[in-house]
Amino acid sequence: MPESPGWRGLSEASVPEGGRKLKKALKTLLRKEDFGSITTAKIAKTAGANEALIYRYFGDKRGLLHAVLKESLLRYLADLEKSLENVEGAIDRLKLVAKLNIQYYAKDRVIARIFLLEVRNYPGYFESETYELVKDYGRYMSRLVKEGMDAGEIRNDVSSGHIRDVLLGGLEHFCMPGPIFNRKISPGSDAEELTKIVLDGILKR
Amino acid sequence: MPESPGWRGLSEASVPEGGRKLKKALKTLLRKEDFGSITTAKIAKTAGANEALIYRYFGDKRGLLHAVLKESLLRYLADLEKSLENVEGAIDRLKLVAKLNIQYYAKDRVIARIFLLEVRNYPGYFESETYELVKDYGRYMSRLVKEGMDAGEIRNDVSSGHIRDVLLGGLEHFCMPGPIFNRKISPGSDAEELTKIVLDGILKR
Amino acid sequence: MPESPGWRGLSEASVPEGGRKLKKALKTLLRKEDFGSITTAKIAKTAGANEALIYRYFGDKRGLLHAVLKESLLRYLADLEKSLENVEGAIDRLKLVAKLNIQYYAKDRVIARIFLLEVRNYPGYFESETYELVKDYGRYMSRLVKEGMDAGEIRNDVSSGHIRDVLLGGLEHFCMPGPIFNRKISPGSDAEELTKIVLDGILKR
Amino acid sequence: MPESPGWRGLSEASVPEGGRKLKKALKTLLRKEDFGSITTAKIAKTAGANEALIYRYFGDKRGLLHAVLKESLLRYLADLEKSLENVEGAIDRLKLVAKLNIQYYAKDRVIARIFLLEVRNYPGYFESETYELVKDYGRYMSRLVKEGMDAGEIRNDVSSGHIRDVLLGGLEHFCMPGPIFNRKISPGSDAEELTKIVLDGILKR
DNA sequence: GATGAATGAGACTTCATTCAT
DNA sequence: AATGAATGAAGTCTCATTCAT
Repeated sequence: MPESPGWRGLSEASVPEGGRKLKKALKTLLRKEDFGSITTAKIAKTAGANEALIYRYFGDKRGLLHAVLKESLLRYLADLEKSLENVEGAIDRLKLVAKLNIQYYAKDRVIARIFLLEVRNYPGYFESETYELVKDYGRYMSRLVKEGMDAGEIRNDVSSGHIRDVLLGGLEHFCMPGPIFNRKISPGSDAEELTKIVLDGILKR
Repeated sequence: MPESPGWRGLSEASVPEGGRKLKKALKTLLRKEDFGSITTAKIAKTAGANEALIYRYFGDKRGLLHAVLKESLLRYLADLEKSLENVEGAIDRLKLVAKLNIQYYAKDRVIARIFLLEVRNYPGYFESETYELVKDYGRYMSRLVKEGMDAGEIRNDVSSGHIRDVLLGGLEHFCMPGPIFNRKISPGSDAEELTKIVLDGILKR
Repeated sequence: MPESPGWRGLSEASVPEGGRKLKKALKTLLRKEDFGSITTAKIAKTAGANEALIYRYFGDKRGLLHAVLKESLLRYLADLEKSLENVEGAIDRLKLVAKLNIQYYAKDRVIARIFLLEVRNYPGYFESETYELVKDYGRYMSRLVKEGMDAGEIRNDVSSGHIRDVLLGGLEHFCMPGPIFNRKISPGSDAEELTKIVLDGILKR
Repeated sequence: MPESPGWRGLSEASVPEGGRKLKKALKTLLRKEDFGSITTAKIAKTAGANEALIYRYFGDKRGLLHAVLKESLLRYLADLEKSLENVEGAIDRLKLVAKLNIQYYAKDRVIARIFLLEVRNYPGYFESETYELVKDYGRYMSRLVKEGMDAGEIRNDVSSGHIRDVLLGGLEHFCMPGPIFNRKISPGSDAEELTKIVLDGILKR
C-alpha cells in the first residue's frame, strides 16, 4: 500500500468576498489573453472590485495568479487522491495519473496554458508554494515508479526519475498545442496510447 | 534514403556590425537575466551600440531575440544534418537526434532556457520563422518514426505523433531543470537512457 | 514679577484606551522612521488597535501626530513653568529656558526631530493648536527679554525679537544634528556656552 | 589671507534642453505649492516636456529638486566668493556672509523655503551633494571664526562651532517666517542687527 | 550607418480614509 | 467602543519605440 501523497491537508487561507471576485475575474480574462497583457486595472474592473485589493489579499499581481493556480491544483490533487484509492498496483496507478492529468489539462485550457507556458517563464515561480505542490506531484510519480520496480513490475535498470520525465514530458508535450493554438485537447484514448508507449516501448518484437 | 529535412537552405539576412554587436550583447545578458527583464537600453549599452539600431535591424526587441534564436537553431540543424548523413536506419537516427538535442541544450543553457521556457510564453512566437524551423524539426522526427514503422522496426499501432511527443517531451522535461535552476545539464548517458525507455518501454518482461 | 506664561490652562481632551495605544504606537515608530513613511496601517498594527480609530479620535493621521506633540509640549511647558518659579531676574530665567529647552530636545530625540524637522514642512502645522503653544513660548521669551531691557540688564538698541531669534535659532541649530544623524545631543555645558555667547553680547556695560 | 573656500570648482553636469525646462518648471511651481504636493505629471506639463525625462536626467523626482537646489546654491557661493575678495579680516567677512545669506533668502523665498523647511525633512538629503556644499559653507564659517580667534579679534573661550551655530541659527530663525507665512523677508538692517548681537557677544574686550 | 533626445502609454503600487456592522 | 472590508485617487516610475540630424 503506497504512502499517502505529500500534498494532503494543504488548504488555502480564506479570503473575503473581494478576493474571490478577483480570482474569478482573472480566470475569466486568462481565457482570452495571456497574463502579461492583462492589467491589474482590467482585472479589478472585470471583478467589480477594487484594484487595491489585489495587493491586500495577494500581495502582488502575480500573487493573484498563484492563488488561482494553487486553488485549481489543490482541487485536482484532491480528486486524484480520491480516485487513486480505488486502484491497486503501481502500473495501474500510473496509468490513472496520466489519464487524469490529461483530462485536467483538457478540461481547463486556461489552467493548462498557465502551467505549461505562462508560469515557467517567471523565475519566482520556482520558489512558490504552487511549485512545491507540483514537485510533490512529481515525487509522487517517481515513488509510484519505484514501487513498481520493487514489485518487479517495472524494469529497474533505468532511473525512476527518467521514467517520470518521459511520462510527464510526453504528456505535457502532447497537451501543449491545446493552449497554444486554442485548440481543444481531446482526452479520448490519448492517455492510454501515451502510457502504452511509455510502458511497452515502441519497438516491435 | 530519407528525404532531406525541411530546414535546408534557410539562411539569415546579413546584418552590419552594429547588429552583430547587439545580438552578442543580448546573448551575454541572457546568461544572467530573463528576456523580460532585459531592457533595450541595457542591450544597447552592453553592445556599445545605439538603442535605435535594434529597431533598424530587427524591427523589434523580440525580433532581436528571434534573430539570436534562429542563428543558433540553424547552426544546430546544420550540424545535425551532417551527422545524420553517416547513420542508417530510423532507429539509430532517432537515437542520434535525441542525443544531439540534449547536447545542444547542455552546451548552451541560455538557448535552452529561451526555447524551453521563455519563448513559448509569447503568442507571436508561434507565428515566427523560428517556430517554423522548430516545426520542421518535429515533422522530421515524425517522419523518421514513420520510416521505422514502414521498415517494420517500430510498432505501428500507435500514432507517430504520439511517439514523437513522448520522445521530445521526455527529453525536454529532462533538460528543463538546467536553465531553471542554473544547473548544468549532464549530457552523459542520459540521452541513451531516455531513448532506451522510449524504445523498449519500462515494463519488465 | 513676570506675568504668567500664556500656555497655562491648556489641557488635552481625554481619549479612551484605543487612542492612548495609538499615540504610544506612533511615538514608538517615530523612533525609527520619519512620519511620512509611517503608514496608518503600521500605526494601527503596532498599537494593536483598529486603523479607523485614528479617525474617530484624532480626525486625521496628522491629528494623531499633533496629539502626540501637544501632549509632550504641554508637559515640557508645565515643567518649565514650575522651574521658573524659583528663579528671579530676566537674565537668569532666559538662561534657564535655554538650558531646559536643550535638555528637552536631548532627552527625546523623537520629539526633537518632529519639532525641528518634520512638522515645519507641513503647511497646516502653522495653523495648529500646537503651533499656538510654540508661539506663546516664543512670545514669552521675547517678554523676558523686554523685562531685562526695562530692568536695565539688557541693551535696548536692538529688537527683542531679534535677540530671541538668535537665542532660539542658535539653540535649535545646535540641537539639529541630533535627530538628523541620530546622534546623542550632549546637554552638558553647551546650553551655558550658547547663552554665554548670546548674553554677553546683549548685556549692557 | 584665508584659504579658499571649499566649494570652488564645483559645476553642474550639462543637461540637455528637456532637463533645463524641467528645472525651470519646478522652480515655478514651488512658488505656489510645497514640493510634496507637486506631482511629476504637473512638473512635466508645466515644462512642456516629457515626464520620463525627470527620471532620465535626474534619476528621481527628488533628484530634480536637488539639481535646482544645487544650481542655486552654487550661484550663491560663487557670488559670495567674489564679494569676499574685497574684504579683509574675519569679522568683516563674517558680517558680509551673514548679510549676503539673509539677502539670498530674502531674494528667493522659494529657495529659502526649500532650504529651511522642505529639504531637511527628507533623510536622503543629508547624503546628497547639495548637503556637502552646505557643510562646506558651514565649515568655512567656522574657519573664519577661528581666524578671528587667532587674530585676537574673537574670544576663544567658547567653541567656534557654537559661535557658528548661533550665527547661522539666528539668521535662519529670523528668515523662517518668510517662507512659512509667505511674507517678505526685509533684508534691510536686520543682518546688521543680528550680527551685532552675535558679534558683540563674541568680541574680546 | 549611427546617434542623442524625446515620448506615450500605462503598469504596478500605495495609502489615507470611509462605511457598514 | 471597535472592527474588517473596501475604496478612490494618485503617484512614481519604466520601457519600448520613434524621430530628427
